[in-house]
Amino acid sequence: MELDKRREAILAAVIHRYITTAEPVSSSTIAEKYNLNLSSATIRHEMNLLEKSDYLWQPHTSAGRVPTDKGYRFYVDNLMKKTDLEESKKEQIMQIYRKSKEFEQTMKITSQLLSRLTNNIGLVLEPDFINNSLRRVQLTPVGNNRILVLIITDTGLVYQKLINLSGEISEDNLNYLSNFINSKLQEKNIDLANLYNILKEELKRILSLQEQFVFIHSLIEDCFNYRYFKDKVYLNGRINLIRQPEFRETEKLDYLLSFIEKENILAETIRRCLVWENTQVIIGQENRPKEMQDCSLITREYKIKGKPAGAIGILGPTRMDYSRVISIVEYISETLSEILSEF
Amino acid sequence: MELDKRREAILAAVIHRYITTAEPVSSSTIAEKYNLNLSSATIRHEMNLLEKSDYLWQPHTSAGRVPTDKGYRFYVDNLMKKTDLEESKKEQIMQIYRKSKEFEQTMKITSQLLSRLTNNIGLVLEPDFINNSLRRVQLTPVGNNRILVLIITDTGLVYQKLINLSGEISEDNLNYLSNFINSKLQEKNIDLANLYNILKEELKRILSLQEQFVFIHSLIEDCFNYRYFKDKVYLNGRINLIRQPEFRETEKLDYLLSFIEKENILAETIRRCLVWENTQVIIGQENRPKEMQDCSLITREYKIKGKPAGAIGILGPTRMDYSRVISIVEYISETLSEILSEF
DNA sequence: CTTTAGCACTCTCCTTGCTAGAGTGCTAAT
DNA sequence: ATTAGCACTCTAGCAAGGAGAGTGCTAAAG
Repeated sequence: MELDKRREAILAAVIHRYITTAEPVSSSTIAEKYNLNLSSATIRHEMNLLEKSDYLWQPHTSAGRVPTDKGYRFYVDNLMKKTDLEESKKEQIMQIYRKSKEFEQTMKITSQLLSRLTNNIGLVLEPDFINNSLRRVQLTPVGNNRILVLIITDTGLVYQKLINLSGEISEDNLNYLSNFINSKLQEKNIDLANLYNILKEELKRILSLQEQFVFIHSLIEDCFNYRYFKDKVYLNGRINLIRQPEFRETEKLDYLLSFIEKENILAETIRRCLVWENTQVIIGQENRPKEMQDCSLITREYKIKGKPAGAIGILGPTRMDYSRVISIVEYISETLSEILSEF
Repeated sequence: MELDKRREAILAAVIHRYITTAEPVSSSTIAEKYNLNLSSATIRHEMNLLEKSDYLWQPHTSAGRVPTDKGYRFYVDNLMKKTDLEESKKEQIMQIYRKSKEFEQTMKITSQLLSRLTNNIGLVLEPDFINNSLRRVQLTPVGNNRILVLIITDTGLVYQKLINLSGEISEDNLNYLSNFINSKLQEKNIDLANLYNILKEELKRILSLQEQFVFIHSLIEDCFNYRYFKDKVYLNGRINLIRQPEFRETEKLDYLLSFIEKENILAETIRRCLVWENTQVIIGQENRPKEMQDCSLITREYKIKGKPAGAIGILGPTRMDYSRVISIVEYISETLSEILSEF
């Protein structure tokens, strides 16, 4: 697993070259374009050894070398120098964010930024509702026994859910409930699970038995039971991948894209690899879902007022400019955290 | 422009065959597979004439024939027999719809259904807000001088908008405003433009001059001015197109997909071709945007409680099963209208 | 006059064989 | 330890040729 400096330099050069040209890299290119002061023969020799230890491979005998997953892994862990995003790019990003005052649009913009800046697929996971404390709940009748429930969290996020009751409820009762909930919420910060219990108790107290049957089921179970809250993933830039030579064959792309359309599975996949305040890089075969094993996934959490909220990421072929992509993901996660905290 | 019965039958056969195989159709295939009781030579003769009048064309001299846009147009207008969707499919669609109780999800499901059933791109335009009468407005404080405005229409749709005020407003004032608006709304059905004026007057009456400055700008202009409401298009199944042989070259696909990502232009394009209670078929070059001129667009309005609301459509290569696609679009538009009316 | 069999013709697609070039691994000399 | 030199391997590209698909035209048959 240990490589001497020279071999490392050659590996880095091969990866750098392959990332930019997408074509197998020959020993002579390295000798010419990278100032290693070595002849192509020496480089050839070293490349041969790198191949023997699985950092590189050859598509065929008379072709140049291509990095393996292991090669990329070593590069990311040991060789890559972290770059900072140029100030002008940072400014551009800020400008685009400034246009949006709305939560949903901010999410959308984020996924767009991620995909455009990296030419890969941009991913944004909505803030995880469960972790939040609640600030306010509002029940509004919408007609035909339907109620619009607004849940406003401490972090300023607004969730809405429209529910159908199987029976009637008076507007007075609804107001009473709203007020009851809000006064409870003001006493101390309460999360969804708490609210679920408190509300259930209160409904039992104030409602008749039949009424209980109607409301405890449709209002409480459908709405305040956290299991209801589904994963939402903002996806952008699927099309970018058809420009990548690794997806020249459309079946491959089809295979990947069909997979990532499954929102909940994708969200779970992303969540699984998150590490607090760390950018995660999952390369090729390291990905659990076999559909993603030709790709690398870069993820990072974002925060709202210091608390973990959701995650962003990018997905693209293993041949990607890791250094740049990581710096983009990190800057965007930081910026998004700031912006959502101000909301 | 007139064709005799036999020539029509041959044109129909060629189109039918081409739709299913995606390959140029030869005279002998027609002679063999379609019971026209004609030799391939005769069919060849007729095809030649069809080509001379631009209903068909040949990719090269020794290839079969392919329908032109004009050919498809004639087919759709004169030859195609309308089919009804099979009952089992209808039942499937209903079942999928039944799962969704929410507006946004219903929109999403609709675009999914359209794309899956036709293997093309499914399009759904959100109901047009402007045409609706209002039933109820609710102003909820969300903290940090932010107000969540809910607008509920007669047709039961809920629109929300979060606005930032540049100054403070008391919860009492907010409640007063909500009540004021709602009492006005109960008097008679009022649309957005009316509300805008009434509200402006009332704010002028109850607020001090500085307060007016703050609210009339941020509350009224940002929220009740209908220009705010942007087009939202639910798009689904972009990936389907890569399976179509006409998009084998990825640049073509890229070209089209980049275009349709422009939500407002796409919405405008769709709206432009709507005709009340009619399914519109726009074939190839008939499309205004040049990016869509290899495609056909099928659109139809849906209604909420009998009133025109939004539109659905599908977009795919000109080689599509028009009869089937139209029946799908029509059934889904009908079903969607019913479902949204019940909401 | 309409239909059709027959045939020459055209064009694509596939195969084959060949060459040039890229890039390698190995060996022997430095 | 490094490198020049060379034989070797594999691909990409091109040309030539043949098979096959499908046509348009002509002339004969209905």
